[in-house]
Amino acid sequence: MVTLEDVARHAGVSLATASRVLNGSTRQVGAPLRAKVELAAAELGYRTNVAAQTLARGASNVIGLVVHDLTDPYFAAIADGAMRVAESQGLMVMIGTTHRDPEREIAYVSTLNAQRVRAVLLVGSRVTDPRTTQRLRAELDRYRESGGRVACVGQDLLGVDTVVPDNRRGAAELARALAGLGHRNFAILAGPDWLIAPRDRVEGFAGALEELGLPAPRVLHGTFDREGGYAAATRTSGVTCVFAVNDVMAVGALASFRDRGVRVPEDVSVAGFDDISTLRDLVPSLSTVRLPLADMGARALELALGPSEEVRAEAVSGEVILRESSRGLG
Amino acid sequence: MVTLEDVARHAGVSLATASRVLNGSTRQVGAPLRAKVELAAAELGYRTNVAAQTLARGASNVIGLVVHDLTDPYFAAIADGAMRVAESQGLMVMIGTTHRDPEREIAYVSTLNAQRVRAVLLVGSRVTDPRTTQRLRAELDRYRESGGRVACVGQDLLGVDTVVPDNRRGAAELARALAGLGHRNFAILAGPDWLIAPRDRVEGFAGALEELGLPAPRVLHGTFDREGGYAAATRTSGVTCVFAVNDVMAVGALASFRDRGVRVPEDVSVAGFDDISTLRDLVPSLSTVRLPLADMGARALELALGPSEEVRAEAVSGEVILRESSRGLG
DNA sequence: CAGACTTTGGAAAACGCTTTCCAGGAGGTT
DNA sequence: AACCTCCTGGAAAGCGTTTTCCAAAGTCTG
Repeated sequence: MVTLEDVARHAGVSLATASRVLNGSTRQVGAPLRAKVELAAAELGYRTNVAAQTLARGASNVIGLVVHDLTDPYFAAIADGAMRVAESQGLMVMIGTTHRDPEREIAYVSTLNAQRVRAVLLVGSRVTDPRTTQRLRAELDRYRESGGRVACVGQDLLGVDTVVPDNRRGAAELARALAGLGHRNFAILAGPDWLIAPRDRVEGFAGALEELGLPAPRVLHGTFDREGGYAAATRTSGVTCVFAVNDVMAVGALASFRDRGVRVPEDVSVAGFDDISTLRDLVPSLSTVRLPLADMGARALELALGPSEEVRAEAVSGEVILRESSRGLG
Repeated sequence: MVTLEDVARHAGVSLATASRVLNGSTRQVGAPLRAKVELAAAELGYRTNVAAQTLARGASNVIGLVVHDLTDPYFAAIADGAMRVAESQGLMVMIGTTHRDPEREIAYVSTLNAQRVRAVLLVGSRVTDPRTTQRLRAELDRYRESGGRVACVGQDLLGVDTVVPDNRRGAAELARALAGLGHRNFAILAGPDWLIAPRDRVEGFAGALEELGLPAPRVLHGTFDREGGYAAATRTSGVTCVFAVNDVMAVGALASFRDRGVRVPEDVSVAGFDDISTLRDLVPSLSTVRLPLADMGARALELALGPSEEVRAEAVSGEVILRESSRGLG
């Protein structure tokens, strides 16, 4: 293993000079020595030892990204946005997937703290249990006390910079749009009730219906994935419009209806949330609420990396998009 | 920032003892001292400095994963498989996305080398240009000389352990299955010709047709994504069956046909490759060749982490799955 | 109960880099 | 010509761990 000292010796200069040449320093090094060092490094095949560098500098060039599930296109899109920012700043990304287990999220923060990453990004809905949130917060505080920066994509519950999708309002606007089509009897394919994002979407949707003086929707809980949507959709008889709290569940619902010979949108309208791009070619195409996922990820990292004078929460609103899966009545 | 020395002092023991208690050592520490150290660490909120640990140990607990594009479900699935293995071994994952730029792939290997990651996984098709491959190989060799382990999911061209999807055979079997349905006139929606995977799929498919004594397929090149499939599909008139070299392109083709009023499968049959799970609910459902993506990622990491006596190439075969998007003629 | 091991704890030398001082020389100013 | 400054290069002190020796104290065995 070639060390900086080897390079220095090979070039006939001091360790300090070699360091200054090879790893960006504010100090100038004369052209002749600089050339010698570069040549020596190339000849020996020198590669910086980042661990040593991190130790000496007291700061790393890595950021941590914690997501629920990388195979869920929602998270993949957000992660992609964040990674583009990271890359543009020359930062590497360390990633952890929790598979929706809050304990793992806490554990990852601890691990990333040990790694002394520059910043950590927590992507995904917070949970309703205040004790879990409290413990996560404590872990984050500890990390921040030692200089770590944190941002979150989700709900503003951690006392850190947060990009907050306006789930309530997006769902409410979707409800109004669907009601505008003439629908009166709704079912909501809700996610688990211990996750805040699906809960907010349910409340936003139901709240808007109430404001409009419409009957309360039937709320059917299920897992936050395709299977959950599939299962919940079997219990929607008598309803003209089904709102799945995310696109992936909506896909499950569509499959369920298809399997049972229920036509969409003739027999029932369906809408989702998120506007996952991989799903844009579904037939019938899915009405949904579009969230600028990649931007959200990018923005969150910018917040984490930016100045830290005050904690910011930036709301991002969704845009209702009606497509073929929903249609007017009569 | 609390250091191990702080903990040792607080507990009234030596640095060595504190280290042995807190970071798995082979050495035993007596129960009373062990308890004191653990208490002190908890009280002070000690968190290991992994950079220092890596430096002292000369080995890190991180692996590097290089993929083309995380938002492509193909790579997300493979990455997920690899990450599960990593997690089960207590390893963190550092991830880099190349967006199909071979230069970036080389650059990432260099960076991951600097990070002294335990192993790097290169996921994705190799390129046809031998010079690029040669340079990547050189970079990998340098990394391996300093103890790094490498595995690849793709083609066995790098002199490292490789999980090789049998693209040729999978495509050939698909061709035979489709021909068995009575099709005679085929078009292939091919990817860019500088990527080996799509090229192999084209050759496998075309080769099988030739063996069967059927007319040569029309080969239409396009980008390796949905848009490429969409565009290429506009030039398939006169053909009864279209093979897109991956599912994502097939989705584009489906959309293209739909937009032009061409019915699938009545007017034309369509098949893809990979069997992306997010796409299983497409209508019409897509005939394809299933690859065990998560397993491939997991297996590759196991190879990289396992003993290194000899370089292994493990072929994984695809399974032809005919669904609604393809049907027999007449 | 002596000698031979086996445990257990601590001192101190790495690990590979950054960065603070220092020193010497070049260039400017009175 | 004497005095300052500015620049460049090097010596050496960290950064926070791990781990190799040593030494002291048990624990066995015959």
